[in-house]
Amino acid sequence: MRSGRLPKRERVRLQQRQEMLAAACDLFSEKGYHRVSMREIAEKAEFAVGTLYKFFNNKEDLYKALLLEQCDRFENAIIRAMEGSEDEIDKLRHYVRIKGEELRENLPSIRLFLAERNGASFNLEAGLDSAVRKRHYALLERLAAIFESAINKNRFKKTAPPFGLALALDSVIDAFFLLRQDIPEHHFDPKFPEAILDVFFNGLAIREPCQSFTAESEAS
Amino acid sequence: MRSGRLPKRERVRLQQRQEMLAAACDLFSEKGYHRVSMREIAEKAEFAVGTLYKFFNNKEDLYKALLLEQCDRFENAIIRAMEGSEDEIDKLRHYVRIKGEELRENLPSIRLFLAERNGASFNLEAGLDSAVRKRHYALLERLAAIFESAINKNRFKKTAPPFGLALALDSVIDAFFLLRQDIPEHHFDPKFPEAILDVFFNGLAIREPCQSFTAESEAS
Amino acid sequence: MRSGRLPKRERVRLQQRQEMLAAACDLFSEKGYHRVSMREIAEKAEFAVGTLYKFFNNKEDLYKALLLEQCDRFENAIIRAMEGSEDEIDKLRHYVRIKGEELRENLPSIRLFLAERNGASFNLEAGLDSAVRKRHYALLERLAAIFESAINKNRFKKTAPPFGLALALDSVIDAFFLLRQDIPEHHFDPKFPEAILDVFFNGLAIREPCQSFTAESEAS
Amino acid sequence: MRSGRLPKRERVRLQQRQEMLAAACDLFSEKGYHRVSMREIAEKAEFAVGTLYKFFNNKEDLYKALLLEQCDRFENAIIRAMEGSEDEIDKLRHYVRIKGEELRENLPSIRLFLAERNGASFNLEAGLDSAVRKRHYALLERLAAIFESAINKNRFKKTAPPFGLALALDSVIDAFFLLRQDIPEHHFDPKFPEAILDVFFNGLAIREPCQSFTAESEAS
DNA sequence: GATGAATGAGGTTTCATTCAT
DNA sequence: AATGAATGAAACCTCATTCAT
Repeated sequence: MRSGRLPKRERVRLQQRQEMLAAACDLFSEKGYHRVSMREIAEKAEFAVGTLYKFFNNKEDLYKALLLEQCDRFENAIIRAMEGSEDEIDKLRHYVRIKGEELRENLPSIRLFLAERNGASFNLEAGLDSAVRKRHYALLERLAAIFESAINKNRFKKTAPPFGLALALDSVIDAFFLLRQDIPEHHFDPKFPEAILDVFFNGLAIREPCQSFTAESEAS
Repeated sequence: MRSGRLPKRERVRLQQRQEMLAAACDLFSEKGYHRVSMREIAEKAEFAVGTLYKFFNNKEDLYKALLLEQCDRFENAIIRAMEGSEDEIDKLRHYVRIKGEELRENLPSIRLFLAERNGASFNLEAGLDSAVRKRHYALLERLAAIFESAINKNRFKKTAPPFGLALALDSVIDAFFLLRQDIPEHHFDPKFPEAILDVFFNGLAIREPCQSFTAESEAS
Repeated sequence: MRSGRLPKRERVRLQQRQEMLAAACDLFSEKGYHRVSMREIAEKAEFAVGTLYKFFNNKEDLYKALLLEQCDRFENAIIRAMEGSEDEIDKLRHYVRIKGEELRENLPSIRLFLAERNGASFNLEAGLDSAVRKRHYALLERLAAIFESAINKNRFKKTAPPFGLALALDSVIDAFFLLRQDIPEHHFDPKFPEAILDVFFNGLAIREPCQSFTAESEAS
Repeated sequence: MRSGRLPKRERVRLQQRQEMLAAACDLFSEKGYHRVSMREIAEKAEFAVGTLYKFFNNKEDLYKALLLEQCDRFENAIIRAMEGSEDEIDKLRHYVRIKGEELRENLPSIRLFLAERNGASFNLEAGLDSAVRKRHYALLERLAAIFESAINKNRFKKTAPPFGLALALDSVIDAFFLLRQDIPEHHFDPKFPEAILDVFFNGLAIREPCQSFTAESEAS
């Protein structure tokens, strides 16, 4: 089999599923769960309504599948980024950079699961939000572990609990990109997230403000 | 006129309006905009459906009015808190404390407009989100002005743009309270927001990590 | 209150309910439960679909209400007929006559609940059939009691169990009218049910075939 | 051609057809025409949906074929039973016995066409019910001919029209078995249909109640 | 002014049937 | 010949909104 290990039938089905999810993603991102009808999704994906229901049991299932997929893609990208180095400070810097890139490039769809995560969306009858939150929480613990490691190695002061530092760093980046489209141009500083990271590093640095961090991130 | 400056008719109407908004707030907070019907709101408020429509043109209007009112209350509380002192660092500390208190006490309803603000909720056909965001943006500028003032007075280093600092501080507090209900007990540090503020202060401090901040907030 | 003891509002509602049930009865009788849509019923009754749902929770509820009402009317007429006399043989004769009249006049709608009763209809998710059957069974027991009483008084021989006699008499009448529309004219004997009753009486009669019965029913 | 007179191809097709009908019969008996989907039938019969449509033009056709087949089997069994003797009274007794046996053993599927026959089921767009009724009518005429013959031979009195007697006898048996599952145990008399037959015979008997009938059927 | 019964557009979902493979 | 994925009409039901009382 030349193209992939799956039989052709399976590949076609996966492809179709992706087209459906893509159409749904566009529409949900634009108008929100409750303002999009299955008929709309079907039309945009160029399938019949019935075909949608062959792939997803109902509207909520479709939405859940979409969210989980976005969640996977997003978190995996970030986790890979953090694993690319052994140095804590590098890990954090990669985290910030990659998360920023992802948000820049996929803001509309990422907004969808940020909404679930913040418990601000009542799109789902129940349950998925908690799954998404658990995954968020797991990611924050990974991040916290990095802070903790840096503290244990005396690279950072033990000023605040590591989990709090992780939460702070993570939320700042989200907030920046969520707000960015409404920020007047002169406030949109492209190196913002990194600049905030420097504040963190400075606030946590054992001795001197680490000029190098700032320097490097300005150079990049 | 004995009681207040408004004629009795007006006072009664305002009172009724408040009852409607209160019922709506409870329901929307619990189930979300799209899962609440006008009939439900009318029943909970103990009015007829038609009466609701005497006060609000439609469901969306009612929701907007509710959001704006929550927004007012919330932001006014914070602004008052910041105006209570001339000292930048005190202002920031008050900001953090009051915002935390508000979130603690009114999380369900505040979630409603945080959702609008994050553009994550698509409850409204159009428009309100931008109004809410503008107000958020205005609040952030007030906060940024405080950072800027502190920088200009050489109390803070000019490590990051003031608006960025404002956004960071603001978003961390939101994130903490939104996540709090899902955080395992041992991660829930009641003085968290203040601890993060210290990291900020330390990161920004001109010379030495300002022990006093930490000390004071630990003492409190 | 001149017209009835109910307030006007209530009377109007009952009247509307009756119109809905009447429309539904016509349609269900003509096409069967699954071939009639709520929209059709609404149109025939000259109401909006939503209004139907104010009166009945769903299609099944509407159908159940209809069946139970038909069942009531039908059985009450029969029970009243039987109560009109103290003499067992008169009771049976009234039973046959009234049941025949009811069937002649309301065959289409009666067919509906005969179907439920025979367990031959799968219109209802569950349950009503058993309620209808219980009522049928109760009616048969009343009939059986009459046979038993006649047997005890030595008016009838104890040839067969009374309940069996009741079931036999009851089912013959149903069968005759259900089939009648398909029977060639020469087989349709207008005094059929009474003629069969005579066979019963003769079969059960203590001494002589009771000529009088036959005579009387032929005279009528 | 070794096995049977049909070419193998034909035999295979007939076999497949039977499997489809068997699956459909189980499902329709259990849930009713409108609650069974073609997909379900195909799955239970272990064929593809498309294959079903090679054998039957549509769902209704399939249902009709099923009904007619049940009808054939049922009526042929009864007709054969009646042909087993020259004596009218034996014929009637065989009729009652065989019909009872058939109903006992195949109640679920027989219910299906009893429903059509009573015009109580609206499963079919049109038409089949009349075919089934015609066949029922034909059977009743056979039965009536037996009564008539007995009357002509002066074995029975001419108390009621023969067709009426036939209808009565037939319907009583149906009613008994249809109701049987809901009858409390003490009312379920296993020799019921025969007991009723005795009432008939007694009612029709020229001279004396024919003790022998009762005796024989009790002995059996 | 307040009421709540009536409206009907529009949503989600099912399923008989077709047809390319 | 057999398959079963795709189709889309049509069903049930909800609910924002209106308006006669």
